[in-house]
Amino acid sequence: MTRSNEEVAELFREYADLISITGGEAYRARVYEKAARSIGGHHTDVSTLDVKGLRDIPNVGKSIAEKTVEYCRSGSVAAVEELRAKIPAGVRRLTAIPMLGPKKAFHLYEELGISSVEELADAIHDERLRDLKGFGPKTEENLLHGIELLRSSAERVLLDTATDLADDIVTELSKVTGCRRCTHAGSLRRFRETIGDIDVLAAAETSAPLMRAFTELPYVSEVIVHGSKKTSIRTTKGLQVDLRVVPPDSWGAALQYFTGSKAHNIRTRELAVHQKLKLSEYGLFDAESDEKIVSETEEEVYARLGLPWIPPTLREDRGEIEAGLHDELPELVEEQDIRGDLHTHTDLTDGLAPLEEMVAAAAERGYAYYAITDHGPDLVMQRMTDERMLAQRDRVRELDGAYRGRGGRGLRLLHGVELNIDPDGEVDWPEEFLAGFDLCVASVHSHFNQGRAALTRRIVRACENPYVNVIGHPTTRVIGKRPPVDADLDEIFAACARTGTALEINGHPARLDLRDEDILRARRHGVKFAVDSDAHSVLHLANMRYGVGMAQRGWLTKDDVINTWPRTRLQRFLRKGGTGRKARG
DNA sequence: GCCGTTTTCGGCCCGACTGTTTTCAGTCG
Repeated sequence: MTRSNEEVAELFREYADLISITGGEAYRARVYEKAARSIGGHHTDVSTLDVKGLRDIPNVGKSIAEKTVEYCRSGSVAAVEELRAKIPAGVRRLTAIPMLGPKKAFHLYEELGISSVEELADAIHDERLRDLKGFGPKTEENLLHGIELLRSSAERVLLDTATDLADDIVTELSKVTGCRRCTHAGSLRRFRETIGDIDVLAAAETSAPLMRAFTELPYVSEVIVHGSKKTSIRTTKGLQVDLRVVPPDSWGAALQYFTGSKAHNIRTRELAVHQKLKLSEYGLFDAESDEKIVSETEEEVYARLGLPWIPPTLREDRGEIEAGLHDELPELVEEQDIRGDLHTHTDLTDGLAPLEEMVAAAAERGYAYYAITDHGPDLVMQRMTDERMLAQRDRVRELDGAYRGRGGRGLRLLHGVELNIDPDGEVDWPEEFLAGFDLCVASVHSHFNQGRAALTRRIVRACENPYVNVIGHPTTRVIGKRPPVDADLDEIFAACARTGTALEINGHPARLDLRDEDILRARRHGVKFAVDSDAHSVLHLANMRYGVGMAQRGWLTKDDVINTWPRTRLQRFLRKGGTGRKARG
């Protein structure tokens, strides 16, 4: 599924790069970059909008609106084609090499006709860069190294991988004498679904011991830059980690700055400029006198700009600044609001731990309720039968009796199932049998390439089943491995809202499905969500935190998430407006 | 090229590090 918005955004990103490469005004390039972001994140399909409607999108004015219409109507934009004709695509590709930006790339093309990474490698080997102004021996070396990195294409890593590494680095640096504070920032703090590099921030009077400890970590393969305020390394697995050390009284401003996103920071700094202030990682200053106003906490910095503290998961310039200025930020769902997990497995199917261990771990997490949802018989390899499922139910009821005590404050168990949505939208069992479950998750596990119409119909049919309560990992994507299915998500979102079916936000770091942009769209349809771990082991129950991170990035509140609700309200929802199952006491 | 508590023109985020251009441009985040 490619929405026109994505295509148009990519087109304007390319146009911005081409403007930079050809030495066009820097401001024009930036404007197209900003417009690309706004359009990519806009909730309405731009191909359905006219110039007037397009101009309501932030950073889209007359010229960009007209280019968008031109693209949607004809498939191309004359101004972009003009620059494409001047600059081979390979020149833009050159800027993907670290340390090689638009200026140097254009210089290489103009002077030596280099228009691909391969040609650049050859030119360096042939020593043809030697008499080029601005290209010394060190630059040559860096370029060769950059080409190597590009070819080995260090990819973005999953959230759990990045979290584990960041936690380790923070732990090690916190031990260094003189380290006053240390934490990770950047996209990891914002819970972006994948992480390109890790940002670590530390506060200390003197930075040298921290920098030294950092470069001496056992998994450092390369020190990229090494200064007194900033040091960057690459790990043996190819992941870049940046360490910034600031004076302790700059902590708040520095944390705000290094958390990003870049777009959010530009907005906050613009707000500062409008108030005759200057915001940097060292604090908020009076623009005239350079006198420091605040810097110790993020709250102070935001407050002085006229904003409430903005949760890191919202800092993407997707409307959080405007919402903050009008005091309309959502009260985001938090991990401690989660009262239970509604999608988990045991070793009865493909989980690793027995029922008793999973339930004990759920109780340990302080949950008020917990659903066991092993696979139904359609996934043949799981060898599920009616008898085995009913035997599990008996055992769940026994355990429920054992855990429920303690004055009604104990853990309540729900016996559920993860059904398979077959190519026609049917599930594993007839309604009579489904009625016996407390809750049914239904998910697509195969036939991912049915075509848009068939896939949409298939999932909508599952929503219309009176016993299906949650659509599990709705787009079935696996990050870096399997793309999301091509379905009309807006139609599915509408069906969910209409039928009282929740959409899952699956917290497995390789899934994170739905993703943040889909959550934002679904929310506009009035859909409710279930944030689940989809745990196949005791350890995986902790993946709930990544699911909550995604929910926050989708601006969800407690009210949007059914597994933050008290059990009685949840059970009303599970009855699907009376068409589905009856409540069980 | 967009935007507006600087409002239809004039401004547009800020700083660190590197390499090479002996005073700064390019790149990155």
